Amino acid sequence: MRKPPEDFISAVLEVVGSIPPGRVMAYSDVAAAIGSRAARAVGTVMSHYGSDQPWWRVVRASGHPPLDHETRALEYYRAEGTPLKWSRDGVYRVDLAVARHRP
DNA sequence: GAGGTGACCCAAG
DNA sequence: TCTTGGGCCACCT
Repeated sequence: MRKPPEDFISAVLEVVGSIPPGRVMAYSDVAAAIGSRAARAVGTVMSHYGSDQPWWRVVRASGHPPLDHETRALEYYRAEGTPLKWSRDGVYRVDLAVARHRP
């Protein structure tokens, strides 16, 4: 049998590219999709190789977007019609209850 | 081969 | 609802 994932990095990019527009997945979900629990490794790898993938479709389990990129991700969410939940302080969060993509 | 780092997760106060 | 502490896994030096 051929090895399922070519590389951890390729597997992550594969899952991220599999997320349809208007939907999002948590780092933990991406790690679980490739048979691993390394949610942190997903974020670390994405920070270096996610530049070629829709990284904004990957958020934390709390619904917060990646740090230092929440403003950039907001533009994509509004363009794709991703459901968001706004707080009183102007802080927004992705509505995982609706936007969470399940494999 | 071993240690440190990180776009994280979960539980408790 | 928000904050703090500890733990897990993969990559880099």
